[in-house]
Amino acid sequence: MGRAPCCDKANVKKGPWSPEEDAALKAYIEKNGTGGNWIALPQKIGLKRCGKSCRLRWLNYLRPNIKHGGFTEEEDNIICNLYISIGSRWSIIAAQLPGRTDNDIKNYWNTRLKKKLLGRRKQSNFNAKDTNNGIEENSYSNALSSSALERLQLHMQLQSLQNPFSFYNNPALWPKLHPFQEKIIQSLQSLNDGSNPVVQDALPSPHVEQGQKDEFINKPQHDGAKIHSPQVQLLENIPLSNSGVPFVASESNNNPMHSSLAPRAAAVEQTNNVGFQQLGALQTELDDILNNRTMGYMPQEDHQMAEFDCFREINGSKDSLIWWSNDSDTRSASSNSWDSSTTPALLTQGMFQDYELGYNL
DNA sequence: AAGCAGTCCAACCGCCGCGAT
DNA sequence: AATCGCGGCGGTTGGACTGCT
Repeated sequence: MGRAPCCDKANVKKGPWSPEEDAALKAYIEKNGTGGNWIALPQKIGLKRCGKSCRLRWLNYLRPNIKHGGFTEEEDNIICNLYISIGSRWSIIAAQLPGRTDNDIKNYWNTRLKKKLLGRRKQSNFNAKDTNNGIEENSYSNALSSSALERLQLHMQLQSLQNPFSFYNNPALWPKLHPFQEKIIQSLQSLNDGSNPVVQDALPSPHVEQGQKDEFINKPQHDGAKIHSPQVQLLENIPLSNSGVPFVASESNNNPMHSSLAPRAAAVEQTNNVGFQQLGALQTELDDILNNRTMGYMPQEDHQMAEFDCFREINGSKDSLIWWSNDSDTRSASSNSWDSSTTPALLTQGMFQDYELGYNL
């Protein structure tokens, strides 16, 4: 069943706002507030606009203390680091940058920051070597560790956990384990019916109390938005470094995931054998890129598109290159690495957090 | 000066989650 | 429990602007 449109589209004006419309909307909201009903707002004001359009105009342009353009290096860092950590959650990223709107940040990322990051990367030996068929896993690992951007790219794929069809949520895509390991996991799962407190304790549990959760979820963001996703809690629980990058837990002994998924995780880690312990180095290199300390980068602008093509080529070669794995039983080629749903190479401590996150959802 | 391509960004679109009924 | 309406969000679009040939 289709949803009724939020407004009469035939009688609604579209396109750029006139100064008169802006003034009317701004004056009304400053005087009366939104009244908790954006849909009814334009009628009250006498604007031939969709309520959603009014809301957007207010939030992105008319609202007081909005900053446009002129992003600082610090803001660049925060945006990039948060993007690496949580993906395209623009509203959350915007919440960390007072005066910035999600739309602004999204545009800024898409038009400038992404290019700033990707564009400076030399078409490195990673590409030169790995576009050949039959990648040898160790050489892949070496190339990977030499390139913060590829790691950045992979780390972004970690965010695909949010996708219910992702690798992590789809056991069919998981690498084969030793039968004994499978048995252990099955035993744990069968015991996890809530009746066994021991196992229950060992399995992941929400890491905030309900009260705290509600408090956070209802906490208004800078633009009045509410955060719905519990994943935000994870972000909130990740301390930021000076440059804004969330720290990834280096010790996971207290992580309940380890008691329940350790066998599989260990096996998976072994299967893939791709070192990813260098998130710190990633951060350093990211800082270098953002601050134009571009050791090893090609400064020439004419390399930029070639570097984009590098990724396009990698990601577009659906059949010729399974670039993240040599396990033919478990591969699931990604057609878009920014959005890939499969990244077994990333089996790090951080991933355990994401496992946990997945359970918490 | 004209045409073209690339860039930027405001605004739109459609989906989703949540609360109300 | 099911349905509906709204707010919120992220992806995409289209037009204005800019730079190059």
